[in-house]
Amino acid sequence: MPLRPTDAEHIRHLSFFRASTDATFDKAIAGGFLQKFPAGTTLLMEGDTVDFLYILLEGSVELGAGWKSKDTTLAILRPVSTFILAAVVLDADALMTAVTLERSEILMVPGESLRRAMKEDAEFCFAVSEELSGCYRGLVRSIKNHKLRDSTERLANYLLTQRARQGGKIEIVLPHEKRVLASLLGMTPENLSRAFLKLQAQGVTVDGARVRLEKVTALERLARPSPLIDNHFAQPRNELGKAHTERQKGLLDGKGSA
Amino acid sequence: MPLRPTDAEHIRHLSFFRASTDATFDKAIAGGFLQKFPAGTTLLMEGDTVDFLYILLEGSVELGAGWKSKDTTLAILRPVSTFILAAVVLDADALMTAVTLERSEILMVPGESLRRAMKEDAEFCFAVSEELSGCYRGLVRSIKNHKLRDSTERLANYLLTQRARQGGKIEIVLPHEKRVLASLLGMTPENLSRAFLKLQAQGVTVDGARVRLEKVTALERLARPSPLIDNHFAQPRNELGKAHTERQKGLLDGKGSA
DNA sequence: AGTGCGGCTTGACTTTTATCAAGCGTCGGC
DNA sequence: GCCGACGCTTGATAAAAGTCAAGCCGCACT
Repeated sequence: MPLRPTDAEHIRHLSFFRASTDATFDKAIAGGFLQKFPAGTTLLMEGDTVDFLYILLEGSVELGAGWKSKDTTLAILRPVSTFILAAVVLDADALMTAVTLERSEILMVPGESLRRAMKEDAEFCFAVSEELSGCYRGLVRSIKNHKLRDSTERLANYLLTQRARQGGKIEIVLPHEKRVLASLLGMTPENLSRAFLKLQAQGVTVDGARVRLEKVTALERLARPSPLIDNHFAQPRNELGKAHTERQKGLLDGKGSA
Repeated sequence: MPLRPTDAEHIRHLSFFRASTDATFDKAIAGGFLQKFPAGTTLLMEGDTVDFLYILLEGSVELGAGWKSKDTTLAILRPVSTFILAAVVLDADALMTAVTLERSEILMVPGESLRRAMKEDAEFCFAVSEELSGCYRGLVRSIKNHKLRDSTERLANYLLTQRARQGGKIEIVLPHEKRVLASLLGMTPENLSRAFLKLQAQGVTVDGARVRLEKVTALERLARPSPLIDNHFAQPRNELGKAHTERQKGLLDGKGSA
């Protein structure tokens, strides 16, 4: 369905649109539309031509990739997040598959509209560049996480990140199925179970999706979270699940507000 | 030293400057200078404040990162490559350490000049966005390479990529020390040696830095190179259309940025 | 209530990767 | 020339991660 004025007004202040003028905004979303998808819908397969920029407004989306009968999860997005922005800017094929994990509401903006708006409005184009840069840095963090830490350390840091995101309480709730989490962390579901067992020594107890962190300092001693890898302070706002406003100057400690 | 007019004229047509007008170019490189560094110079450490965009004109640079006494190589750059572009756009701290591997010539452009030029010239800003997008996609490829393939498969694909880059001859020359290559491929030097042994069955023989690929089809059967992960066709600029085809970034040697 | 499916866990086992410890060869300095 | 450093290789061993198989539990559906 085409975009209703009330939806447009809502979107007007999200993501990089905040930096745009009204005229540029209209140009950028020209031809865009809102769509709802049920859980499990494949929005885009890797290798597909990319015609739209996607902006997740409700629900959640998994970005993944496969090779030789293996599959892995690269990121899990929550609102408000853009995705496949880089492919849109380059008018190139998708490198990732996008699948809804829940019923989701997604704004689809024609790539051509976005590119035209970028080329005509430097302010807006710069805002998109900032978004791209944030996504890029999210990926750098992800690679460091995978190349420098083993699976138990990745889990420990994931738990601490969730703790920070969920308000620092003693108990957190895993936002996804464990099999999805395992894939995101680059391990098998079996090994995720075993990694949770190992973290019992650091005061981690699991009950379904509820995880209690009884000895945070012990967990931190093992996890050694780093502002150069983890991003506890990010809004869940952009492509690869990491920071949008990269505000880490002077942040050395794992505690902070949302 | 300040930039001489002859240097500026040379740089004028490199990277995203190609898309700029003369006025924007002057603005973008205002305050920039050329500098030569010996091998092994640390240009920037992770966590440092980033004041300049770096553009590698000669030599080679390793981008790496460390955690808990471990270190890894994220990319190896060859001319002409920009690096730490994302940090410059966001005016944020570096997430990677940059070290020269050989004597190198590097153009250093004040971040503030670049950002100002981007904000004033949409065409130029879009070209920078394309560069950022290419870097982003290089990292996506890199993560897929690491999460989906084991170390022998990564080596096999690295060899095939080098073969394509070096003209498809039966013999290739490894462009870096094996210990650097091992770090780039996410393995220890010991395991790199053993991985080469395993590939003898696929016709791979090693003599120092010279590697012969006698049975390419057998090697390809094992490596299963994919255009969604590997980027064999990167370097030569496309003559027809899309001058901004993404070039090899981030992943195995090539262009990159932070 | 019963049934079946899917997600999760656990155990035994295999494969992959890292670690530790030699040993070899090359290169540059003395 | 000799020495020592360093990069690379090889072997033995240990740790990490994946695979296969079985079983449990909760949940939806009949």
